[in-house]
Amino acid sequence: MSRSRCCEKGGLKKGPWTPEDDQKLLAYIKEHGHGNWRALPAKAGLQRCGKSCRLRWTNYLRPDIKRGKFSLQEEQTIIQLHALIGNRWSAIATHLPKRTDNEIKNYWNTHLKKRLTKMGIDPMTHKPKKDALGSVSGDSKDAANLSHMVQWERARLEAEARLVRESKLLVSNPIQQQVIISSAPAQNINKTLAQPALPPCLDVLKALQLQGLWSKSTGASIFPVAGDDLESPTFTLSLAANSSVTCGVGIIREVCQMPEELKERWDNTMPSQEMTYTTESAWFADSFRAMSESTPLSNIVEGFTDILAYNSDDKNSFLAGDNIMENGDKTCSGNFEENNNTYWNSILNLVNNP
DNA sequence: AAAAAGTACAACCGCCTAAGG
DNA sequence: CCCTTAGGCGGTTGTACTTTT
Repeated sequence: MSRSRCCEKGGLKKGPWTPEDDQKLLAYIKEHGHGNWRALPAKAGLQRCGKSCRLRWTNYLRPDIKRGKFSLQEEQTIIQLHALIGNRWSAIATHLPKRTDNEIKNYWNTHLKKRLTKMGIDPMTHKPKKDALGSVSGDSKDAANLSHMVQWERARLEAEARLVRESKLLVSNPIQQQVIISSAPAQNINKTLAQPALPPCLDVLKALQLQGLWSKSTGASIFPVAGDDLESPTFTLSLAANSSVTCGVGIIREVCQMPEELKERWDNTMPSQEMTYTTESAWFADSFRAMSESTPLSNIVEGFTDILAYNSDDKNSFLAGDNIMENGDKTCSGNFEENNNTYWNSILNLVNNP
């Protein structure tokens, strides 16, 4: 069964929006909120389908959208998150306030992807093209560790994006709600809207850091229950009263589809103290075990490319650096390991300075 | 100055998922 | 359960604009 296209019914308008159309849509939403998108065009006097209206609003007319050139920081964030989670534009967009997934996607396709390609890096794998089929070190264990990390982080980011979506749905006035999401400090967000508070970003990396894989940071720990077999799988999460840690671990609540009663307990327990959490999720146990193994930073970062030493056309881009070379291949094969560290450090910066 | 090629981005398309009947 | 619908997502296209030849 194929569904008829929404715009094929009743000779609705397609193509670019006119300023008059925009005005009608804006005025209607300002007054009534969008409500049911399908019903909106008729009520607002627009010859458009609901879907077209929704896209126009979310990608262009919303008052909390930032337009114009992407900043250095934004470029950095996009590339780093893309290296971790791929083309999950909506998930990436949750880390770039006031940017839409569509805008980020376009920017990636028209700017960043080309830049990486030009320097000989596969924009999908973030590895040098000549090495895209295998890991740099050839060490399958390290690759597996990395894979686990990426898997975990991907799930976390997706869950986070879902949280944002869900919280948006709960607010009746779309304009008001989007202001809340984009600008209010986490603690000011209505409890029913965002529980737990939205994590800053890359918190699984932060958890690893706390575990001692990356640094000697202290103050919280994340570890299996003594005597417990991770296969069971039961873990204890011991949390310091540290909001960033709380946020990072909080996502587990989402990722593992915690049962209602546990969610309640979780919400009552957070953001401090200790709790035991049981999950049936096998991959979670695998990931957890993999990350619990002591893995040196140099191994973890294997497989990531240096994108900092790239000879960019754009002098303002973070891809522009001092190690300028004419040929992308040369750049990548030069001191790859050292550059990997630089690359990963930039991710750490992102973790530590969200 | 005009045509061709390249670029940027808004908008569309089709698929997927969740929710509700 | 199954079906329908709304809304979200990522991929792709169309077109206006800019740069190059």
